[in-house]
Amino acid sequence: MTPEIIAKMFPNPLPSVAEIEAKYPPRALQPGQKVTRVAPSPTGFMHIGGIYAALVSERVAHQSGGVFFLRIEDTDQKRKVEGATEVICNSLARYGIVADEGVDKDGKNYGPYAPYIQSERKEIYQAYAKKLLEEGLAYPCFCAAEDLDLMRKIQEKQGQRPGYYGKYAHCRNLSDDEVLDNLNAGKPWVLRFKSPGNNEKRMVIKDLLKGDINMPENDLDIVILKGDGLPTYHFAHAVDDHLMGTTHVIRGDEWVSSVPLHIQLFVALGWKAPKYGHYAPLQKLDNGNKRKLSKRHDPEANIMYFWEKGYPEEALVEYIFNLINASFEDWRRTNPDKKAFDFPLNFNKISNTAGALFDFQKLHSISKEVIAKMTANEVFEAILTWAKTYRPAYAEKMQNNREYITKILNIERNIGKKSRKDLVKWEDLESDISYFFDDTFTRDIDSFTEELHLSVDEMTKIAEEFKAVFDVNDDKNTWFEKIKTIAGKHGFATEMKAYKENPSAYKGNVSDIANVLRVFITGRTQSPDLHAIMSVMGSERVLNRL
RNA sequence: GACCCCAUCAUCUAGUGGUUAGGAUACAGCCCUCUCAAGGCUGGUACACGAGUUCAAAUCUCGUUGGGGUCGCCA
Repeated sequence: MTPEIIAKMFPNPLPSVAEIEAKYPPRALQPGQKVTRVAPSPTGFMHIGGIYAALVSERVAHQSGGVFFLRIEDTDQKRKVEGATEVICNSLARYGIVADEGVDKDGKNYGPYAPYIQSERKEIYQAYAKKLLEEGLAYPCFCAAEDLDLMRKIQEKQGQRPGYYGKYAHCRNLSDDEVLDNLNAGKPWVLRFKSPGNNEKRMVIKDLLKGDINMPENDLDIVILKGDGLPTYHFAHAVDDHLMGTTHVIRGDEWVSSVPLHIQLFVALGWKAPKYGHYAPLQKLDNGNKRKLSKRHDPEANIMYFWEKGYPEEALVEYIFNLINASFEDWRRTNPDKKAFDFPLNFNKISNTAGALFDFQKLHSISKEVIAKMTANEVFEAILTWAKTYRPAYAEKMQNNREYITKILNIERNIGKKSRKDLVKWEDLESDISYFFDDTFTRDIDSFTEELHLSVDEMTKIAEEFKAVFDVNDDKNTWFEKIKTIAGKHGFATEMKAYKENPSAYKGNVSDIANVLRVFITGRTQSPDLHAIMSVMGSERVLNRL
C-alpha cells in the first residue's frame, strides 16, 4: 500500500507503536507467576459459564501469586447494553472474585494497563492495524455484506469450504489504483488480515487442558478492523493480551478452532502468544440430547437466575469448583471449615470431557450442606439481604419478626453433623415456615381424615385433651409423656415397639396422635420437631390453634 | 458438508497396562424415629461397539457409532 492510501485510510493521528509499547511495558513477573483475565461482553447478561471461567482464571492467577484482571469486550456496539458493566462487576463481586486490575461498576478503569474497556482502546488497535497494513500483512476489503452472503451460498452449493480465502479473497488482489479509486469513491471498507496460512498444511497447537491438537493452518483472511473502526475479537485479543501481559488464556471450547488464526496474528505482530486452555461448556439435557446451556432457552444460563432463587453464593462456588476438579469433594470432607477459595485448584486436572451437564440435584445437595453449616443469624441475614431485593414485603415481615424467625431457623440447627438440612435456597423459607404466622397459616382438618384414619370429632377431642394439659415450659420428655397418655387413653400404642409387634391390638400408635396435633398446629402432616415448634410458637398461639 | 473435541453407573467423575473398576449426587431398602428432614448401614447388569497390539486392555492403535463445538464486519 502506498503512503497515500494509508493516509486516506487512517486520516487521524495515531500513537506510534513504539509509544504504545513504552507506555505498556512487559510485566515484571517472578518465575511461575501467571497472568489471567476474564473478558466478558457487556450484553447485560452474565452467563454462568462466565463465572466458571472467571473462577478458574482467578484461581490460576492468584494461586501462582500472579495477576488476574477484568477486561470489558465491547467491540460490538450493537450488543452493548447500558449498565452491563455493573452487572458484570456485581456478578464477580457476589462470588468473591476479585480482579486486581480492570473496571469498576461505575465504569472507571484501574490498573497500569488501562483502559481495560476495548472501545476506549480504539487508537491502540488502529495503530497496530496500520502497522500491519504498512507491512503488507493486511489489506482493505470493500466487499459488501450481500456479496459475502452470495459468495458463501455459492461455496456451499459447490461443496467448497466457506470463507474469504484463496481465490475467493477478492480484495486481496486489488491494485493500489483500484484501492485508491474505491477510497475516493467513499466506499466503506474493513481491514482484513492477509493470512500466510495454507489449509493443506497442518500444525499442532498445545492446549493446557486438551493436550496437543492437530489442526489445519488458517488461511482465512479474517476481518481485523470492522467498518466502524473497532477491532474484531481476534485482533483485540492479540493486541490486548500482548500489551496486558496475559500469560494464560482460559476460555471456552468455542475458541479452539480460532487458535491457529490467533497464533498467526501473534506471529505477524512479532509477539509471543500466550498459553491457551480451553474448557468444555456447561451442557443441558434437552429431549435426551446434551446441548450447550443456552441464553435463549435456559433461564439458569443467566447467573441472575441463581440470585433470584436465592442460592447461597458459596453453594454455587462450591458446585463450580466441584465441576472443575472432582477432587474438591474429598478436599471439602477433610477441610470442612476452610473457605472454598482455599481449595488448591489443579489447573491440569480440569476434566476434558465433552462438557458437564448442569446438575441441580448436586447443587441442591451442596447448598443444603452450606446452609446447615451457617448459624441461624447468618441465615437470617442472608435471607433478609436477598428478600430486600426480591421480596420486599417479606423483607419487612422478617425485620418485624427478627427474633421469632431466628428461633424458627434455629430449630434442629447446630447439632453437628445431624443438623437439619432441608433449606436449599432463600426463596424456600417463606413457604417452609408460613404456618408459624397466623396470617399465612392455613388448615383444613377435614382433609386429613383419610390419611390419619380418624374422624374430625376424634381429632378434635384429641386436640382438646392435649390443650388441657399443654404447658409450654414442659421439657421434651414431659411433653411426650403427655402425648403418650392421650394415646393410651384412646387405644393407641404408647410404644412403637409394642405396636410393631402386634399392630392389630391397637387403633394406631403414638405417632398418629402426634400427627393429629401436628395437623392442628401446622396444618401439615410433615414438619420439623413438634416440641420445638410449640416452644418457638409460644403458649398463646399453640393454645389458639388447639 | 468440512475441521476439531469427547466417550466409565441415571448425573459429576477417579482411574495413565495387572483394581473385587473407587467416591459424590440421585434412587431403593433397612435402622433410628412423634411425621418430615438429617444421620447410620446396605444395595444396583457403568468402562458405547468391532477389530488389533500384549502373557495381560477401561487404560495403547485403528475403525464404527453416538454426542458436542466451530465454520460472521458476534464474542
